[in-house]
Amino acid sequence: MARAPVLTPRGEDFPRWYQDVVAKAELADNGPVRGTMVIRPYAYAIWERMQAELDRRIKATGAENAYFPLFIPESYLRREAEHVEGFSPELAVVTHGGGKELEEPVVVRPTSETVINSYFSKWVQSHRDLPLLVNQWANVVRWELRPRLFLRTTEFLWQEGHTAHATQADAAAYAERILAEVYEDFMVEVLAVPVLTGRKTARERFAGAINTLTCEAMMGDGKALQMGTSHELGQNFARAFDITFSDETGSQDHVWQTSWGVSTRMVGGLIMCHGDDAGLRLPPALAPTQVVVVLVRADEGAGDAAAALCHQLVASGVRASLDDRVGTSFGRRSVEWELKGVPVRVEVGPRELAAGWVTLVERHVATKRPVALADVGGEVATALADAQRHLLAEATRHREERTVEVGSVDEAVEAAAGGFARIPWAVVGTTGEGALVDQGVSVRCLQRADGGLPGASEEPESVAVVGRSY
RNA sequence: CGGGGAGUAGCGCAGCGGUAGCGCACCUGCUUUGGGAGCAGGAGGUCGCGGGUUCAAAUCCCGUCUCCCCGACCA
Repeated sequence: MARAPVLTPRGEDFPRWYQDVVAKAELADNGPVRGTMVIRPYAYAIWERMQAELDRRIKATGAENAYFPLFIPESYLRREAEHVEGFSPELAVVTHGGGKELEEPVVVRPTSETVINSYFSKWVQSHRDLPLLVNQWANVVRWELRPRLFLRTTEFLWQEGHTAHATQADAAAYAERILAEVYEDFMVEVLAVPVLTGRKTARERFAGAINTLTCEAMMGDGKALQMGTSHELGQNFARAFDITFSDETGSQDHVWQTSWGVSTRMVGGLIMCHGDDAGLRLPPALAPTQVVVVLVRADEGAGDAAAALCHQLVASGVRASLDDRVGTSFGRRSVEWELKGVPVRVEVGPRELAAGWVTLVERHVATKRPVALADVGGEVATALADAQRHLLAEATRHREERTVEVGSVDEAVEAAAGGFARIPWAVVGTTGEGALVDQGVSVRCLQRADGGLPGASEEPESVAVVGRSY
């Protein structure tokens, strides 16, 4: 029986569709203060999976986790000129505490370079203390004028890494390593989101950095989303916070630094990259629940069979759960699991069980087929692997179809209406970049012609990837 | 901050001087259960807030607050 669609069709109104998915899949609610967000259990489970996968990769690069305070003296922000200029419009400032006006206001961290580096200056004395590699999982606050759940909220959760190195080359190599081995690897292999890696132009660079590297993804509507950034800070903060060390010869030098982060914005990116008219589609490598065993009706021992099947899947290492809410209609439950993007459903009912089989439903291609009970384990593993590959391939094809090579700024603006434009940076330049921005389009990153990272910022022979962005 | 809308039940909306309504969701019961179940019964609202006009205001007037959408910054 035909019903009204569960969601606003994606092609009809993309932003509305996004809001519908967030609400119907029970991902998040708006908080009571404008721009804040309540992350509901299902989305938080997704975030925890992201954290687990990223944390492992971060630690593999040698960084250790630590925690620094939420409150930062306002004076710290002012020590680095570009940094304070970049962040002051979006700071939340606390002027009162304990019922009294504070002598010096404190800011709620918008990022932690300043506090962390004030401690680095105490901790670093010798080249033997380097490299110093620290990461923290935290919330940060940037007062936003136009919030959107997950994509741009006043408070968000993220991971921020901060490192100090003896040489510029070492810092640069580490920033690139984080980009490639942590961020790009995670996004491609786990999120199944293809990303372009490149350098930001001076205009798009992080406030206080000498270089910003980025992972840029294309969403379902052709717009770009910055999924993560890794910065080379040079010696800017080292000078501002007096972080010096004695090298092998005994002479003093300032350290060379990096910082890098990814946030809950990735949840929004995941929705907009893989979602369809039935809701979210989660890649199995990420999904908190990879398989849900749906009991159709409890008659004739089907309940026991479904529970046993679920246990068997869990025992084989699959993140499986059982849906035995037979008091709720089968159709409603099907819709719910589709909204939530669970990659595979196994439907178990007395009718088919009598014949020794169950029904396997694959979310990524919306197909269902009978599978013999004895083959479920193998078929599920195959389906999960297929889903992971399929989502990445589909997103990659989508991006390629919507990327065009152009030769002028005007053509780039036109092409950016539907996706990405690639254009020689030499044709754009800083004046062309300004013209793009005036028309709502920006240079997402600079790449070498083969897609590799340019050796330096704004290398004249590099290619600019241009698009509209979130 | 500029332009445009909207505040009425948990959500989405109608009502626009005369008893507070509809759909979905919710609760109870029965029948159901293979793609958002059906029937019956039920609960839920100082109509954003403050003032004014009127015999009478959700409705008209003034003020105020909030939210949403579109433009300048950002993970």
